[in-house]
Amino acid sequence: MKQGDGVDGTVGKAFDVLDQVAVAGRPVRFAELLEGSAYPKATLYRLLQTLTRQGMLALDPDLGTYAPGMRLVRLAHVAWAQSSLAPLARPMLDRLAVQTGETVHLAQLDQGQVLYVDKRHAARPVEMFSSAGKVGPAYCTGVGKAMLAHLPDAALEDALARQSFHRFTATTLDTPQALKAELRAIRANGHAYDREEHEAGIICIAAPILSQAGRVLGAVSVTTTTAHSDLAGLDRWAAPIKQTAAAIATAAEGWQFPQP
Amino acid sequence: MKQGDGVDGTVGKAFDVLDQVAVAGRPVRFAELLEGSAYPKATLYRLLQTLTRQGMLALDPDLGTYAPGMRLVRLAHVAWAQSSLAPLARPMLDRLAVQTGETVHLAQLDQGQVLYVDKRHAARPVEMFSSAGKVGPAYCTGVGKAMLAHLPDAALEDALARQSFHRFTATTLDTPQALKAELRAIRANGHAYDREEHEAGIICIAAPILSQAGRVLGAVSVTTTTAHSDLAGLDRWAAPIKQTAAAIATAAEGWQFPQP
DNA sequence: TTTCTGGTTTCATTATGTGGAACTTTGTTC
DNA sequence: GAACAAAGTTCCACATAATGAAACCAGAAA
Repeated sequence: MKQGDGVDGTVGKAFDVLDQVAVAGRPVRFAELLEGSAYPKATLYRLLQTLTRQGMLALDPDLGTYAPGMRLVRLAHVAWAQSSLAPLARPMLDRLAVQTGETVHLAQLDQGQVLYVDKRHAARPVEMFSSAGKVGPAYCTGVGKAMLAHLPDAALEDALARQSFHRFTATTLDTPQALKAELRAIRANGHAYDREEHEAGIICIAAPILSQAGRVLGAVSVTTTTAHSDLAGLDRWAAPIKQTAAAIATAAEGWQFPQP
Repeated sequence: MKQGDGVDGTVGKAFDVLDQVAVAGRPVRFAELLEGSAYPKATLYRLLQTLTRQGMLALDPDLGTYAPGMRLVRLAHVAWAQSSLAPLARPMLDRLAVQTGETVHLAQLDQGQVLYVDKRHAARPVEMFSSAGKVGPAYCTGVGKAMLAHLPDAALEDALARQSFHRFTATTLDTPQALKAELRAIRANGHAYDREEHEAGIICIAAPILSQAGRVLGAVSVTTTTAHSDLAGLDRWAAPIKQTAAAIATAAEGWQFPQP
């Protein structure tokens, strides 16, 4: 297992198990979880029972499989609505989506990964994986690289340490060295490209959302397919996307959660 | 407190606290939580610390306020994607939204409340967590009543016991008796109305999604404003909405999660 | 300074969770 | 349909991890 092993007592273990179920990507049986688990049979059993009773897991009574439960959806709604980026970025994303006519993403950096927190669909629906709550690699996506490029050194090293580089396509930058060179370039001209680095046929341009003080708050991207455009074509969105990012940054900056 | 008091040990307590933060509806300070909490100072403190370290809560370092954390959004994404209703209902909702040109909702019954799991709006195509994950009362919404109407007796009584009836508007049915009479009518003609019972100016028509065996899987609704239409006007969607519900039921019925 | 209020740490006590092993149920094989 | 295997559930002596009263600390207000 990668993290959190044994720390934070019983509660930590419970979340470990929850993650394990989520990470499976499909409903899983007890036995299957057991052989991926750090915990002994009885312990795992009791944890699953508790999580299920609490609504954090859903147990399919027929198949005996566990999946993340709907209570998480309730809680996530509140998390999203109270976060300091996604809710107030909505109008700006709307505008950018209309302006570009392409798919637009808003993402944050979370645990060294890209966490997509909002998206707008193009009129012309692009077939790809994405929506709020989805996570992706940081080192080979436009939003990911845009954010990494503006991280302080220590934070960058920490983020890099969490990556396990995988060569998704021929253009994937799969070494820290190659990535760091790219990050310098991104930092220099203020926006990042995804040159089919994560998925063949999918390209994008992305800009970081930076606070006044230079802290990375998130990133915005405009995505398209190679069938429909190319990198040079995406360049015409460089200015609008930066403007959008700036507008979101401004809105996020002095923002306070509205009182009732 | 309403539920889960003291059960399920430490993990249960942790989730209690998580709920308490979520239910506040805004970022809250330690002291504020303390005086709504069943737990003593030190215990609550440690629980908050653990939840924060785990990413389930986010602590604003400046204000010292807690809010639900982004890890929940990740998990909820998986929960949603693996649920047996929302993901496969998407194309049907799309169609209904286009057909009606109105706002369309998909909901489930969860803990006696209405849990919205998807939504379409004619103008604004896809907005994920802004509406998915939202909860509402069952006794005064179209989807809620549609589902309650088709619950087995025991389940209905259980659901009713969880309601605390509040008179939102002049038309709200705020007694079990009035509600039960309405449920009989709904059962008879297969669809439910919301006659501005939850919010003034908002009306809707809803149909339950029933499995072959008659089990309540969820509900679909078409919503509009009194400024724009009236109940009679909504009636023209009765047939399409029932057809949609049936289509979703069929899709959900023999559905298995796709293997990798 | 003193007095608050809000937040953090300590530590002896005990409740809580642990996990090996035994047991039961379910489903497969001959 | 008996015999076997695999998956799932319960037990219980034991150890760890959670408890919470009280003490402590920091900053704001008087």
